[in-house]
Amino acid sequence: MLTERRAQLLSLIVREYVDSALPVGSDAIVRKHELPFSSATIRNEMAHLEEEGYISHPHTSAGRVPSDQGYRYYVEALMQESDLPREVKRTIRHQFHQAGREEDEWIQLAAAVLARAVENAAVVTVPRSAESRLKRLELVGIQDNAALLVLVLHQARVKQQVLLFPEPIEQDDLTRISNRLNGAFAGHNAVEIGRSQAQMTQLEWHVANAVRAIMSASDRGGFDEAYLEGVRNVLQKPEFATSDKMLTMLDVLEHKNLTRLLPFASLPPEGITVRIGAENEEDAMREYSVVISPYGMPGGMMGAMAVVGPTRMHYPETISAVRFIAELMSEMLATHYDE
Amino acid sequence: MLTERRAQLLSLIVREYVDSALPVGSDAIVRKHELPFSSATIRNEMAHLEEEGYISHPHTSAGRVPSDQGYRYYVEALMQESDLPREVKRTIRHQFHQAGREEDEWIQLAAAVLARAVENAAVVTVPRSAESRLKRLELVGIQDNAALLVLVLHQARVKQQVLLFPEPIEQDDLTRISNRLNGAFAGHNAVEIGRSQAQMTQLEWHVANAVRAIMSASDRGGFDEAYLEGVRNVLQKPEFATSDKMLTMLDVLEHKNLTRLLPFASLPPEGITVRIGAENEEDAMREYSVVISPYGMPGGMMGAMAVVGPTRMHYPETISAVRFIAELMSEMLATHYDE
DNA sequence: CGTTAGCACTCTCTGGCATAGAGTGCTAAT
DNA sequence: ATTAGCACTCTATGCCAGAGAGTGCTAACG
Repeated sequence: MLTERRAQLLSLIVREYVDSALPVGSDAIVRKHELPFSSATIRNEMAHLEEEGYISHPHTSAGRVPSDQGYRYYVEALMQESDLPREVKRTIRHQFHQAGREEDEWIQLAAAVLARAVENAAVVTVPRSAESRLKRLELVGIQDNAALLVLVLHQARVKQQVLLFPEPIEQDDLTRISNRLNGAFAGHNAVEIGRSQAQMTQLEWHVANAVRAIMSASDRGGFDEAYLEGVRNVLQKPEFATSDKMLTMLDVLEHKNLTRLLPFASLPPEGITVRIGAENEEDAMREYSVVISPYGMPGGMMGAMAVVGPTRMHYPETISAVRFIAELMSEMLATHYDE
Repeated sequence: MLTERRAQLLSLIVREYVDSALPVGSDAIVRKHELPFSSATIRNEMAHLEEEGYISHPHTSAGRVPSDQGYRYYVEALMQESDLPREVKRTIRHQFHQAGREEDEWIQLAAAVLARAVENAAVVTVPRSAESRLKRLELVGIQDNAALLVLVLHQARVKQQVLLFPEPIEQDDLTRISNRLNGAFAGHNAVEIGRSQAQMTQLEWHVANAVRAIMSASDRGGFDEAYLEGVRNVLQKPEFATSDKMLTMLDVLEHKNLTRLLPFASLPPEGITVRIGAENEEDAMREYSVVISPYGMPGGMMGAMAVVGPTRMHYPETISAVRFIAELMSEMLATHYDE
């Protein structure tokens, strides 16, 4: 536990450093906040804070910089979560109402809005339901021996795939097959479809198999698809003045890595999770902080959104922005895909 | 017209500079290629080339750098398009055959493969047919007063949208509507659908209108969706050693700008187009070169792919890579979506 | 006449060096 | 417990000199 004064000091250091990106010195902080102590006293306190691991020294004669532990303490005990200004909330809501009907569009919008609000990179995954159930399937011939298989799953997910047949096939036959399979499979999940494949013609079996494959791939997928926005915000920050650092960051934010690097899988089912610097399990993320929240309806469609940036991050503002937009997306999902 | 010797010299300068990114000096080039002239002679020739605008000086005592005009001459008259090595072609083909069935997957793969092959950024747009025609539509109820509208268009495009109704509606009604509309609209394009909306119930009209809107949006869209890969390749190049240059590049490659900045719209219907530096109409692209090719079947599904990088680019290799992958994609489209 | 050797000149890059500025840690006094 | 004072440390900046690469010009050569 920190004494009251040290806690206050730590809070000042964090806020100052987050704003300026410059190591903060004892003298500067005393002057700036007109503290009722001399810089020497502050130096003593800083020495203590450093000993206990909350701040550190880039080099002997530089000011102090918060450590991961310092940020952690700040986030947990010192900061107060600032609600987003009414104005901002209104603007954001407005943008969502203007957005089109397509789900992908919202998601990308959410990422863009979030990135802009927190001036960092934002990732929003496409929401998934825990388990997909078939609502309806459709077979449309597109070539002699090929048809387009369209699956409508619960919660308005649509999947499509081109299906090849060993021999030419008529649209009538396709319709017959889809009718039969609709009857047999409607409302079923992948496992059930896998089980009930007895008593079928070879063609039906072929289609059923494809259906099952698509559905279980979709279930297995987890958070594979995601939208990323605001890379530029991150790369503009002073910590990336050297271009090799930039490249490292770019690697981290490469689309492919993202969903792997972020701890989406091990997320608690609700609430905001903050991972600061080395708290991240992935090596590549050890210098960054992540603020994550799931969104959607527990048991229904669930996605996750995250803000990624340097550990030097405006935690209170970031947390409230993530919270607000996650709630907003949950609402939108609920009103559109309720069932 | 350049004399033979000056042309040869220009070719050497271009190739040397493309490889090294360093201004090339008279002495260096004589030694490296054991030219049967002295460096002084080469200096004279260089002075001429510069006077005529093919090369330029960063500053008085530096070597020469090709100008846009120099690259242009090189591309048109000097270089020989090197076919891709058999090995490479085989590897690429192989990757495509291993890819999944989903069109988006190929496209992203094409971008990734191209980016890797030319060590620059690559953009591949999602192919569109000039005009979409409705093949089949489907209405699936998902809520009391909402249904999912799924359109299957010619050439295996699937579009979906959630449709709200002013009042609760039964699946039976939905089916009836879709049957009637399928009968009326199958094979028609957006304009035709817009014309034949007489004699309909209000609900049918509501759905028909949505269908028309989706289809004409899709027709208007042009090359809106695109996959971008290999940004990192570009940013790694020595011309981006300073981080502000990097940021500029990032801006250029932002998803949203891309399809606007690249001259996809004004592309000839086939063949490779090369835009070098200031030949690009967009200001932001004046320091970059673009190698573009359409792909697909004229009259049918068409897309475009482009390589974007600094003007200092391996033009022959880039051009053949673009050509090869465009052909490959055309083949793949043809075999899968022929009709 | 084309080619070339020679040379003065220009510009960049690098390393060394001194200085200013910010900050620390320690000590002794209040 | 707090503070003034001070020596010390480290970085950043500007300046300068020298090395290196390259140019442009001139005069000479076959």
